[in-house]
Amino acid sequence: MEGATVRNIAKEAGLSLGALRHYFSTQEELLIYAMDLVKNQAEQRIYRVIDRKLPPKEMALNMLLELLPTTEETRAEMEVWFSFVAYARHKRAGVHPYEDGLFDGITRMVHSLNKAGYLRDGIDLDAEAERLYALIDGLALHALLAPDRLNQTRLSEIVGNHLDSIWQETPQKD
Amino acid sequence: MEGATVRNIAKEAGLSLGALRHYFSTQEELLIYAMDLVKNQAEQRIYRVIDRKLPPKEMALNMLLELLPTTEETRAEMEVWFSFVAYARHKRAGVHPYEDGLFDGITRMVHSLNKAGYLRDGIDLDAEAERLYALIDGLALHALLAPDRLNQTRLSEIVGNHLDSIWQETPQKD
DNA sequence: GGTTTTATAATACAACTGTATTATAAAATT
DNA sequence: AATTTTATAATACAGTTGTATTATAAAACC
Repeated sequence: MEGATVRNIAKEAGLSLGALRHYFSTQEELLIYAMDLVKNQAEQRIYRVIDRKLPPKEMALNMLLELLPTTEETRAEMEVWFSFVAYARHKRAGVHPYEDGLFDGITRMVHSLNKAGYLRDGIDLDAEAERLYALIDGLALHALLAPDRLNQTRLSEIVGNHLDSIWQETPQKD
Repeated sequence: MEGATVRNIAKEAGLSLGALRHYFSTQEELLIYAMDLVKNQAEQRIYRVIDRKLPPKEMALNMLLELLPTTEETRAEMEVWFSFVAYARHKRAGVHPYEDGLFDGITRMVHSLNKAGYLRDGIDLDAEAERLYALIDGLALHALLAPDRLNQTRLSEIVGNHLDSIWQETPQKD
C-alpha cells in the first residue's frame, strides 16, 4: 500500500500527474476503483463457474477455488484485496473491502446445498458456513504468503477434503 | 501501519523524537521490536495453557483459542500482527512476520495428537494441519473484522466443531 | 570531584506525499 | 469555422516523513 502513491501509479500507467488526475481527482477514487475492479472480476469468475453446470460438489469446489490465489492474475488481485483490508482498518472512510458479501454468499451456498440434501444431517449450518468462510480466507492468505507450499493442486486437495467432511455421500432419496 | 510514524509513537510514549531515537535508532528497529513482543506474548500464553495440563481435547482447543483475538489485549496484538503481515509483503527486509512458526507448531500438534491415538484413522495428517492452520488464521482475521459476530463463545464453538470432526471419540485402547 | 556514559530535547534537512494551479494541445460539438 | 470540452503536462505548495545534528541535563563510574 505504501507504494500506491499517485506518482507511482501515474508512472506505471505512463501518464503524467495531471493526466491521471484528469480521470481520478483524488487518490481515494483510485483506490475505490481498483477495489471494485478486483471485486467484480472475482464475481464474474464465480458466475462463469455456475454457468458450467457441474455436479454439485464439483461446482462448490470450483466456486470456492475461484476465491483462492491459484494463478498469477488471481494472486495479484488478492494481494490487492488483502492490502485493502489491512489498509482500511484504520483509514479512509470510503474504502470498505471487508463488506465483500463473501460471508453472505458462502452462507447462502451452504444453506442451499443443505436444502438440496447434499450435506450431512445434524450439522449446524451457520457454524459450517463460518468455518468454511474462515478456511477459504485463511487458505487465501497462506497461499499468498507461501505459494510454493499451497499451489493449485494442494489447495484443491484441502478444500476437497473439507467438502468431503461435510458431504452426505449416500443421497437421501434415489 | 500508516499511523506508526516515529513521531506518533514518540508522542504516545510521552517522549521526544530524540529520546525515542536513543532507544531505537531507526524505525525498522521499532517495528521488529514490536513484532517480537507480540510473538513472545502469544508464545507465553500457549505455554501457560500447556502447563494447565488439561485433557487432550480441551488443551488443543485452548491452545488454538490463544491464537484468536478474544480479549481486548489479544485483539490489539493481532491487529499489529496483521498489519505487519500486510506491510512486510513488499517492504523492509528485516520484517518477517509470517515466519512465525505457527504452521510448524500446528503441524507438530496434529502429528502428536495422532500418535497418541486421538485423531480419526485414515486422515491425511499434513493436509489436516494445513486445514486447521488456515481455519485458525481465517477465524483470526474475521474476528478482527467482525468482533461482534465472532466473539469468544462463537469462536470456541467453531474451533470445537472442527476438533470434533477430526477427533477419534472411541479410544483405540481402553 | 571530575569524567564518562546515558537520557532527553529542540531543531534541521532532504525526500516524498496528495492536491492545486496553470498552460497547451487535441478532439468534439455547434 | 468557432467554440467548447476533453486530455495531457509541468510546476507549485504545504504538509509529513525518517533520520541527523547539536545541545543539555542527569546518572553512573572511577
